[in-house]
Order: sequence, then C-alpha cells, then structure tokens
Amino acid sequence: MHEEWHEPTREEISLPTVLGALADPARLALLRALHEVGESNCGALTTLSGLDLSKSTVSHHLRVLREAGVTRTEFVGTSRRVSIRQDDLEAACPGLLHAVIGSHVHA
Amino acid sequence: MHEEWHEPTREEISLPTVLGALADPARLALLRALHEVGESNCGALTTLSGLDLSKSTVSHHLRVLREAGVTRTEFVGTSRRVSIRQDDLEAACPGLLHAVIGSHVHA
DNA sequence: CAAGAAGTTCGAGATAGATCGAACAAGAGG
DNA sequence: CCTCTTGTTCGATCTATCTCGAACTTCTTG
Repeated sequence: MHEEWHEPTREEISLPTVLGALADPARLALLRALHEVGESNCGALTTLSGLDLSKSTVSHHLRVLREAGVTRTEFVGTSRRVSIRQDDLEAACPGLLHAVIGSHVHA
Repeated sequence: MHEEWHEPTREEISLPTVLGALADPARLALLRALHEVGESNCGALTTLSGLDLSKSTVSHHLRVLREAGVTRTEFVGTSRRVSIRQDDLEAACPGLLHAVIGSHVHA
C-alpha cells in the first residue's frame, strides 16, 4: 500500500491544534532543525536537533507535527522527506511560524 | 496573607510553556475576550468569552495563563483584575501574541 | 454580625500525552 | 535471496491535563 497519510488541508488547520503541536520542547527542537536545513529525513533530524530520544518517540513527534498541518512528509524509498508547510501555515496562522522559529526564548 | 501569587518574570517566560498555555480552546477564548475588553475579572470574563465552564475550571485556566506569564492578576477586594502582559510577552516571544490573537483560525 | 458574592483549593474521575522496547514493513545492496 | 537501514505501529507505563462539585477564604453590605 503506502498511500500517503492523511495530512490536513490548509482549511483544516486549527490554531489550538497547531499550538499544541508546538508546545513541546522536542517538537520545537525538531522544527527548528528542520527550518535550518530546509528538509530532512527522520534520522538526520534527530541528530541535527540534538535530541536523545528513541526512534519511536521521534516518529511520534513527527506524526503530531504532520497531523497538525505543520509539516509535510513524503515517502522516499525506505526514508521520509520531512519539510515545513510554510505557505499553508502562513495562510492559516499568519505570523505564528516566524514568531515561534525566530524567538530568542529557549527551552 | 494574600500576598500576590508567583508570576514568572519576563526572563522566566518560556516559549513551550506559553504555547502550552495557549493550546486550549477555552484559554484561547478567555485570552481573546480579555484582549477585546482590556482587563476584566474572572466572572465577567467567563460570560464574555461565552464559555460554559464551572468557576473552578475557569479559575484553573486563568491560573495556567498566569503561571505561563501570559496574564497578570491583581487582587481587588474579593475580585480579581486580570490583564494581558503584552509588553513582557512581546519581549519574550515577539509576534506571538499578535499571531494568536489576530488569527482568523478559530476553534 | 449575618449573608451573600467572588474566587481559590482540594480530591476525584476521565482523558490525553510522552516515552520506551519489541515486533513489523519495505526499499536498497550484495 | 538474505541482510541492513529507515521508519512505523503496538502495548505498556507514567505523568499531566480537563473537568467538576464541595468546602473554604475574603471582602462587601445590610
């Protein structure tokens, strides 16, 4: 099979859900790493973000981001290409991504 | 007693905590009502926001907002004056409040 | 002072979330 | 075909969150 997963359409993106997805240090770290590098696969992203979490946990976090509409995930062989849905996010929650990514507040 | 509660200083405000505080429809509704009216007390805020929640639940949500550094709460007799810490929030998480309050994404 | 009004706190119940290891699926390479 | 690499899914566990009603604290007011 491996039909793509369900990712919300731009109109389906909901602010509380997005905020919930971002309200976790691990996911924030993943998102920032992703923003720096543009796009990446799960393993590289884990390393890049400096997280010490199991594969399954990272997979879980990436799923939360994906299902909130924050990221896009494409199949590339046995790997995945993850990227930020910048345009959709900007349309749904103007300014939010920038505020979160660019913030100097950490941890 | 009734010394004021502990509210985080501007420097203590953390992005994940703020995002967590905002990642709830009820708190988002309270915050929007608060933003419209400038400042208010708990009861009026409950009415204004159109929420159908018990006093204790609203008290809980306002506590989460307060402890995240999003709102300020002052004692006024037996009532409370709640307001948004706009400056501190803008300093700690630039653009975030505006992105969240001004968003056209609902529910 | 007695009543009432405004909130808080506590304890309980239910639901959601984070994390892991083990088992699984599927492409890539020899 | 066998094995390695990448991720996903499942089940379990632990912790946090939402919600309420009941009891309490403090002011305010008759």
